Amino acid sequence: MVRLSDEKGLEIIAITEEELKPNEEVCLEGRLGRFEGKLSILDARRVESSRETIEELKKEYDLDPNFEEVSVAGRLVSLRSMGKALFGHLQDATGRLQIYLKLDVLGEERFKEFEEFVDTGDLLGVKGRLFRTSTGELTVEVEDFQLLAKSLHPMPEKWHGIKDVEVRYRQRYLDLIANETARKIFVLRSRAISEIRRFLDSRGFLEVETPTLQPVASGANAKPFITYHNYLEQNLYLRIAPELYLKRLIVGGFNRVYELGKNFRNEGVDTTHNPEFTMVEFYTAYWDYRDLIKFTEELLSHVLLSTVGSLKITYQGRELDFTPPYKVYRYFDLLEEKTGKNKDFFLRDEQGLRQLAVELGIPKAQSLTHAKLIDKVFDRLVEDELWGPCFVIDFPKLLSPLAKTHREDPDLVERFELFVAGKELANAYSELNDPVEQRDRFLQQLREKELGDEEAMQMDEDFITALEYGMPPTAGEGIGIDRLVMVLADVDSIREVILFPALRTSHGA
RNA sequence: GAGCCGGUAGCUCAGUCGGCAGAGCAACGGACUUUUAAUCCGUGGGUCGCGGGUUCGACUCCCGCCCGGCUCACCA
Repeated sequence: MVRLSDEKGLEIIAITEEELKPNEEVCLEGRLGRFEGKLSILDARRVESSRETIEELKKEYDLDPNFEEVSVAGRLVSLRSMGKALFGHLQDATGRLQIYLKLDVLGEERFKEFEEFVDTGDLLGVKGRLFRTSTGELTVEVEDFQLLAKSLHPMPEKWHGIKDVEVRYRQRYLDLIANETARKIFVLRSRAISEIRRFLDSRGFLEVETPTLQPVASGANAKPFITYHNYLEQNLYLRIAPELYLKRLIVGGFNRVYELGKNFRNEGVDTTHNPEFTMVEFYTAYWDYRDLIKFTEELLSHVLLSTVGSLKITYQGRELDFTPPYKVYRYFDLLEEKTGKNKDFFLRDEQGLRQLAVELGIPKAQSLTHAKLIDKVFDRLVEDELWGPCFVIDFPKLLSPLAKTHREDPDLVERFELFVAGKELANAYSELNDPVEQRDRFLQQLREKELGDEEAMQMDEDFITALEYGMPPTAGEGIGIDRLVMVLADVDSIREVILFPALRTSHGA
């Protein structure tokens, strides 16, 4: 252990390689320095960006030897020793800045301290004047430095970064240090979320928080996680959707509400599913689903323009054009186009439909409920081809227990789903606000559950009671944030847009 | 849960027919005061995912297990 201290009495303790033997206890506390100065590389770069143009700046630097004094801290990600001078790069999430250490600027003692105690991977603070190297790179000529934290592990390879997805997900910090694309994706995600909030806020929506632990897991078709509350002595469920609570708030007079947060579904994990995922759900009194189509186009336009800066993007090599209006297809028109069979076939000829499902090779077609059969056939024949963006509207009532009956057709509900790149990105409807009909729909769901549909929706009596007090005509929508970010970031796995995706705990190996 | 593919140095990857475990980067020592994937000289570094089996001999072949990826099933 080596101890250094500067004139202010701040203390740095560096540990040499030999001391980092496995199983040896290493005290980190004493090695944390306090660094006075601007802590973001952006702060240093601001010196440059305050000029009008780069050309202007270059000219100024060429003419004026009095460069600006800056203080910067960051992770030392590269180091090139020239004997009596050293070059390196400091990095943080915002970028990189070159540093230059000269023996005759730092003095022999400090220069040797740097050579001896500072390694790539360490967190370092430096002070000095900005200048341009002969190749034109903006660089800090270091007059003083401070070791702020030691990395006890070597950094990933500088050229290839970290490719092993298992390491990238389990130790995301390494991914963020080594891979700029990963940093960009999560900055993009953050911006997209904040722009969604900004848009909804600007339209008069109230952001609310409703229970994540719910006595009844309803509002969607999914298997919940179950937990037990010791004091209440009862099971609670992690929410599969906030929907029924948000509608209670509409009953309460909050006419525009939204909630942005996690839902939890106890189901498979794959490239488009994570057991906890982020949704934004919003509800507006006195709107119907047609209002939401226009609103969705406006919302997405805002998000696209304020994040990626264009309504036209490339996703997995194909163009996606979000310029409104999006195409609108009726649910049964799409099915009829594929099968030649009309709505009555799907809704009234269960045997014929089952036969069709068997012919299509849909698993367990013999035992699926009528509602599931329709859903599966649609998924198989239509969904993957909906590159979009496009709206599919007017779903069968059987599949939509919380949506209002269609004003022109009692077999249907006023509902749409937004499809992008073959994936469902949003789901919306005119909300069912008739408590009597809502009770019937829940009872229908319970019958579906008895017929073997594990994901049929649970009855929520308290919600029906709320409806009995009167909920204004309302439209509501949910948008899957993770999938939206996948599209914006042009990645094909949901794990690329979730900082810490669900992985099995590693043990044994 | 099923099928296919993968796991070798800190990182990225080779490893032929079963015959001494390899490279680049990183690390360590040395040279070098404008380098930037610095360069040059030198050195060290391995539970070949884990456990069995076959064999004179296994990173390599066989069996089981762990972890991951893709496809499928379930789902948004």
